[in-house]
Formats: sequence, C-alpha cells, structure tokens
Amino acid sequence: MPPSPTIHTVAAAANVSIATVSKVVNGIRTGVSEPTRKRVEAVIEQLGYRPSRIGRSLRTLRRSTIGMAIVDPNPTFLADPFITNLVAGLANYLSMQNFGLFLQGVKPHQLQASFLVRESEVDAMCVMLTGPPRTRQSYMHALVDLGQPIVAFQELLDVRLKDVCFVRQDDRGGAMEIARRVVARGARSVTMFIADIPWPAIDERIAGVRAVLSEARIELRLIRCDETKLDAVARAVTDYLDKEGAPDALIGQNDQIALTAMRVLKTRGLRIPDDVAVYGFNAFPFTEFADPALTTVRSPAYELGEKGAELLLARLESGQFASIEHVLPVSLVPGASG
Amino acid sequence: MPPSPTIHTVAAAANVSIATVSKVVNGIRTGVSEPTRKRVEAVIEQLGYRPSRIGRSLRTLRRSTIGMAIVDPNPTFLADPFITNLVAGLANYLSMQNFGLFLQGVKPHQLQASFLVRESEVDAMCVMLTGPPRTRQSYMHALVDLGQPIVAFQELLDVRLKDVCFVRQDDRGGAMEIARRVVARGARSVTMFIADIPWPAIDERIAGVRAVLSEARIELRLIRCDETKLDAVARAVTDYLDKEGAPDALIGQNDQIALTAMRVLKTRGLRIPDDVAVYGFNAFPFTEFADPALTTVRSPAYELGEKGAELLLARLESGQFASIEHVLPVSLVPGASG
DNA sequence: CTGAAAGCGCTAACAG
DNA sequence: CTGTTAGCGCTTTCAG
Repeated sequence: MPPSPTIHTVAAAANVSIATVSKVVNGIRTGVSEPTRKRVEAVIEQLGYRPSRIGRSLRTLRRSTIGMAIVDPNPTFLADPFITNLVAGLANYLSMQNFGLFLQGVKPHQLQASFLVRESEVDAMCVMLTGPPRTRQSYMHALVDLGQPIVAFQELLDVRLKDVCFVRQDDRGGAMEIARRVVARGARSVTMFIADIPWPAIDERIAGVRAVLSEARIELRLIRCDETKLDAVARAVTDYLDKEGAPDALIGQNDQIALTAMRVLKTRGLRIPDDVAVYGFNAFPFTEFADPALTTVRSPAYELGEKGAELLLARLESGQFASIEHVLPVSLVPGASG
Repeated sequence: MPPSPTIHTVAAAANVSIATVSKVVNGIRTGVSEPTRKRVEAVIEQLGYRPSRIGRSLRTLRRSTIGMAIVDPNPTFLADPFITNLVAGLANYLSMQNFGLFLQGVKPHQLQASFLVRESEVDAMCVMLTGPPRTRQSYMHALVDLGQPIVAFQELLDVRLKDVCFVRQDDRGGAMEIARRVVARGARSVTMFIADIPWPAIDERIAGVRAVLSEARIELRLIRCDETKLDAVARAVTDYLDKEGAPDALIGQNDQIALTAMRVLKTRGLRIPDDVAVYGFNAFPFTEFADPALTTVRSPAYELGEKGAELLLARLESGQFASIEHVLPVSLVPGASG
C-alpha cells in the first residue's frame, strides 16, 4: 500500500507550494487565484488527499477532540440508557462542530493509569462518575490537576474545583413531582428502593421525595440494594414485602428498579396502582413494555450531553466557562401505575 | 494558565537532553543511568508533564486511535443495546492496548462529509451500517477507498472489498434454533415481524427460520413495520391479528418487537405460550421484565466488539487481516414464552 | 498571488 | 551514558 499523500505530494503534483495547498484546504479565499485553486482542488480529488489532523494539531496546538471518561466498575459501561443518550448528544454536538469524541470506559481504580489522564491527547474532558463520594471527589481532583477544562455530568457543584462545569438534571425537582403525586393519591406508607452505593443524583431524588412527603407528614422508608443486578432488586423487594407488607406507594430510583418491583408485586397478586402505586425515574423506551404503563420522569439525557458539549466548546473558545453549573429540567410522564 | 510542559521543559529542568527524557518516558531501559532516570522521573512528576500523543503520532506516523462510525438516521445512534454492548467491548479492548476510540454517529447521507472520512485521523475504522443494501455497499466502497483497514460489523462478507474484515454473529444459526423450538411445539402457522428496511443480519435470521420451517412444511409469514417506533410495531401486530387472526407462533426480529407483540397479544386476552408462542432475538436485560420470560437468543455483542478490536490491532501489527470473516456463535435463552 | 521558512512535540539514528 | 539532529504534516508569517 502506497503511503498516504501529504500536503507535499499534492503541492508537487499541482506545481504549487505547500502554503498554497494549505490555503485551499482550509478554504482561505484570499491570496489564491481561482485557476490555482481549481487546479489544486483537482489534484486533491485525484490523489484522494486527506489532511492530517495530527499535523494540523501539532501546529495549532488545538486537537479538536474531547475526551469522555465513563468511570464504572462494570465492563459494559454503556449499558444504562441514560449514559447512552447522553453520549449520543455529546457526540452529535461535537461532530457538528468538527470536534471528535474520544470515548473511554474506565474502571474506578484505573482512572490515573488511563492514557486520557496520563498523556495529553484531548482539549478538554467530560466525566461521568460512579462510586462513593470520597472516591469521586478524588477523581475530580485528579482530573482538575490535568489543567484541562472539565464538564462533570450528574455531579453536585463544588465551587473549589477550578475550570469545571457541572451539568446535571433537576433530580430533586423531578422527585418532588413524583412525591406530589404520591401525596395526592393519599398514600400513607412510602418505600423507595435505591442503589447500595451513594450517588449524588440519587441523594437528590431522595431529598426531593423526602421534602414533599415530610410536609405531608408521611414517612419515607429507604431500602438499599444492588441495583445493577435485577435479581438482587427482586429479592430486596420480596424480602421487604415479607417483613413489612406492601406499602401504599413504591418508588424506584430508576425505571429498571420500578419495573422489577412491579413484577414482584404482580406475582404476589397485588394490584397496581390500587394496592401499591409504583413510580420510576428516567423514562426510557422500555418503560412502555410495563403493564400498567409506569409513571416516571423523563430525563433529558441527550440534551445533557448536547449542553455539556456546547458549554465546553464555548469554554475553549472564550477561555472560561460562562457558568459553572447548568441544571436541565425534567418532566413528569404520567402513567397508569400511580 | 501556564502552557503545558513539553519534553523541552522537562529536559531543561532536569538538566538533560530531550532524547534522555524521551527514553525515560517510553521506558527504554538501555542507555540511561539509574540516577539520571530517577532525576528525570522526579521532574516529570513535579511538573505534571504529560507526553503529547500528537507529537508522538506525527513522528511515528501511528495514531493509536481507531475510528468507529455508526451510520444511523436516528440521532440517538447508541439507543440499541446491541450497539451499546458492541461499542463497550470495542472500547475496552482498545483501551487495554493503549488505543483510543474515536466515536461518531453519522447520518446516512453525511458519511462522506464526516471528518472521520474527510480527514486523516485514525489508524483504522470500524463501521456499523444501516440502510438498504445498495446504500450500504456504497458506504463500504467509500470507506475502502480511504486505504485504511476496516472492520465491518454485522455485514455479509464481500470478497471484492480489500482490507476489510467482516465480524458478525451467527444470526442464521440462532434463528434456526428458534425455529426448531417452534417446530417442536407443533406450531402450524408462524409469523415473523421485521423491520421495513432490509438489513443483512435480519435477512439471515429470516433465512434461518425459513430453512427449518420449510423442512417441516410450515409456511412463514413476514410482516414489515417500522421497528424503531414501538407504537408502529404495536399497530402492525394489531392489524395482523384483526386481519389474519392469531398465529401459533410469533417471532420478532428482536426483543423489542417481541415484547411489544406480547403486550398486544395479552391485551387481546391471548395466552402466551398456549395460544401464541413468542420469540425474540438479542437477549438484553430488559427481556427479564417480560411476563412470561421471553425465549430469545443471546447476542455476543460485547464479544463482537472485542473481537473486532483484536482483529484490527492484529491487522495493524502484521500488515494484513488474518481472516476476512469472523462469525461468533449465539446461544438460545429458553424462556416461558415459547 | 505565491513561496520560503520556521516551528509545533516528539522519536530515533547517530555522534561523542 | 548522553546529546545533537533531522524530520513527521501542517499553518502562518513574511518576503518577493
């Protein structure tokens, strides 16, 4: 296979200098005559010349590439539709602006060893973290030390972190809407099933639910389980029903948990929503498979990705983030489950 | 913000030449004394020096980056769990070998305009295509013309395409297993719901089902619908039941279709599997939400991604693909739906 | 309007 | 063992 043509190959073939080729490639209208431009363009076409982003980057010191690190102990780090949609929004917005997306799933303890951190490759970073608060914080610090702009998704604002922008959805607000529905139904006992590792977004949801319920003098019970394993969730729900009986309302931290709970409730012969009202969070397509349709909250995951990209590119342009936090609204998706 | 330290900064601070720094950074044991190494490493640490992949790439003409183009008219090009798992497998394998993944979702008519095609940025490409056969073929040719190695996922082998490796799952075999179950149940009428645009993997599934059924002298009815819209699927199923009545067995091209069909059947009061046996394809987690559990086929999507990465890296190393096609087996996941 | 030349950060061959 | 040097492909300034 012959080596790819470079700007020199093109220049030689078109009998011009590399400077002229560069101007043509970059669409610089001034300083190159129409005949010359035509000739160069013809040669480019004929040779199949593709400018090297590497060469350009080295010269301009801009890489036009954003890194996205998804910290997740799970190898299938893209499994969650929330992340998936967010990445799609991010990738699409970047693409439109001719920016590339460098995607990497990284296991919690490997972040430091990842070349996204160890080597200099991208103009800026996006992160989606998991794990307990202490660990996440140390990740954020490690990332900040890189001296690159960062967009952190679904993290709570930490003003001590410089050149970081926090982009998240209004989890608290969404949870409050759910809780208001619970209250309106007249539920007296409410149980929420949540992941067994702390997560800022989930804490927000809990806080939102609690705020509304406590005002109505309704107690909230919290049950933790390994939300990544559907059978662990099912077991937790089963155990709960055995020990405590059925609550009036059951809230899942996300749709997967709610749907799993719904199955368990149904096998017990409990009617939804008459015996137990069920609520989820995130409103992704598979929610539609539920029967009855799940009452949930739509996550603007795709829009979060887009917004993160937008803010990051603006930051690269202007030298600083316009704002250090951006919260997108969520909206209730009423179903028949509660 | 001070500019990032370069190899020169480090060399100056450590009182050595840039060549020595380079050796230390790249772990070249020979030709640098232990004290010098220590000193350089200390400076690197202290300055927070991160070698630039750009500089290295320019020099070595290797970018250590693979591009993944997902051609999809849908902006949420990552929505399908099959693709999601495949990308995760790809990304993880590449990461382990210190390769980066450049991810891009591209609308069908935009492939040529994408910078992954227009500019030279990656060492090799992976593609996941959609669309009618003619179009896909033209995409493949456009990609081949780039003169880069390509791994095409879920495409049928085309020996005319040079330096391309086709990585796919045994869709036909999986479909045959499903069909054998259908036959074993004693079904006489079988209907398969499929996407309204042709897709090689789906054609394989159809062919597999048909092969087994025809041997048992069972006719297969094919119904096309817009599989990307769940309500379109539901409507197609409803229409079919109205016009033709319930078949003994209903096969969905994928789990989403099967689950949607199941809902419709249930609202009609049809029992599954007694009245209608239902089968899906791809076995992703949400299948578990179904009641009864869906009989389906597990897709080795993650493994496809890994295998593609492995073959591509080996190709980069050796100069040519070891084999031009790689087919991974699928396995039946028996459920209670048929 | 066009071209010569410098230099972005790095590796590798070679000289000392 | 260490340093000097020549580019890799490109953009940009400046001179012609």
